[in-house]
Amino acid sequence: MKAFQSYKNPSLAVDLVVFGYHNNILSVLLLNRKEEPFKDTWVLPGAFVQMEETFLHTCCRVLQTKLGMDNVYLEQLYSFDAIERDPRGRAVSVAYFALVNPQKFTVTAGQMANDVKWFPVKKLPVLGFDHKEIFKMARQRLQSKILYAPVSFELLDDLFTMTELHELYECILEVELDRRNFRRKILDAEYIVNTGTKREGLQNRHPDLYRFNRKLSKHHFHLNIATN
Amino acid sequence: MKAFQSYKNPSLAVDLVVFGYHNNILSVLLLNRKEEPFKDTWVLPGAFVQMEETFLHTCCRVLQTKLGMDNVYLEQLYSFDAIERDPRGRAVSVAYFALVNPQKFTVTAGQMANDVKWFPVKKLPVLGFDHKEIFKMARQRLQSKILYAPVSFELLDDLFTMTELHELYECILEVELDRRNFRRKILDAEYIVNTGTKREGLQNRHPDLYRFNRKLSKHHFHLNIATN
DNA sequence: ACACTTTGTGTTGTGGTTACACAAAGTAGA
DNA sequence: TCTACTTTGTGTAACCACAACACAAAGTGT
Repeated sequence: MKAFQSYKNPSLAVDLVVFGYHNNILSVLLLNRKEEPFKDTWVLPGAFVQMEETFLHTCCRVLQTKLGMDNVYLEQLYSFDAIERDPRGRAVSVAYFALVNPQKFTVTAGQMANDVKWFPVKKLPVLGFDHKEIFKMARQRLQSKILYAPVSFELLDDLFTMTELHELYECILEVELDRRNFRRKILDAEYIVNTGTKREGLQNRHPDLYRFNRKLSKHHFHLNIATN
Repeated sequence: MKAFQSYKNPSLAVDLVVFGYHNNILSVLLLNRKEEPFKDTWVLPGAFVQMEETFLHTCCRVLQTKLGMDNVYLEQLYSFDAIERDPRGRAVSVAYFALVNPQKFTVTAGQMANDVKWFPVKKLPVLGFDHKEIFKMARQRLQSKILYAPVSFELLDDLFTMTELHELYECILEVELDRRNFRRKILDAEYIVNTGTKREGLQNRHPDLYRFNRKLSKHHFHLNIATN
């Protein structure tokens, strides 16, 4: 058996769709390229996969060095392989998506970028490479995943109110959900636990504070969204 | 802007989980390696991605040259990146799964393999590399996909009876489904069309023959499998 | 004390699913 | 040809989950 040396291989990169949620707005983290190709254009953060690192390792490297983030939810999305997707030559990209609470971090541009910014998913600029396509798939994946897996909490604070969770779902799914039916579904599924404490402050009646139920039974959870 | 030449990249391969269904048995196509590593061990068919080809192209190359197959359903599954997954060196594998009607092809071993054989998913041999893991994920994906997407027909003949379709679902999902309720669900979803013809032959009452409904509305279809 | 907002809880009607029964169509054997 | 048996097609009743509601409780400000 001989190790492979001989063949030339496509470049291998990881690209990240980092979702953040704040003030009823779902946003994506983009970075402005300093160099060609797509100089001064917004793109998804990413990096080439080193010979001795896993995809997840590459993801963390990007998150830490380029974005100053740490310990976030990551999931592999899809691998993109169009021949012409990178003008510099053949390059394959393994896309991941991340869910982040933007409050926990303040993003700053690394050396490679002019700027790093959160963009509401409703107001995206033109993206370089095939990153629009990658983003679209990530958005869809998030929409379907939130219906059957407890990932929404990654976007919120540890403690949150039912209304906050409810608005998050409406924002991501882009539909209206009956407040009271939503509450029952979430509670029945045992996704969350009432902490007994209440949010004190500005508004009217003080709402209960919940937290994610870590010892979650495999109870199948499915939100049936009516197509009104 | 300069083209990238300098960096060394991991090897990039495609591996295929080819599912076939016949006589109430779901099988996977495996091939017996002629060379190290994993000489004389069963593995998933695969090939290295050439510089100028897409993943799908690589898939078709494998299907045609190694297995003598053509025009089959293909879907990207996941990309596997464990550092030590190939003893020859760093190699990333993009896994695809294929759905095939085994009746349409007779598989023969290509030059690279000792043998090619269908194995019932219930009686798999030991697999080389991390192919057991890839297979498991493919199996799960098939199970969930069949519940909301019309992929099952890829495994059957053009014309089929309701009982055949019903048994296929039970086989893949590994649960019992009420015959009559299954019929109604499938028909309501307009997945299939009654051809008006009947299957003549050996048995008792001659069953209606159906075919897949090609002009299928986006009608959401979801089989709720009870967890008995 | 009152109007108003937000939050927590309960109820009712309906549509879809499950769990059945039964008739129709064919085969095989006496 | 009559009967027993198998498979296939169709219908129905009970039930459950969901959607669409009303209403009470807990705050705020005037």
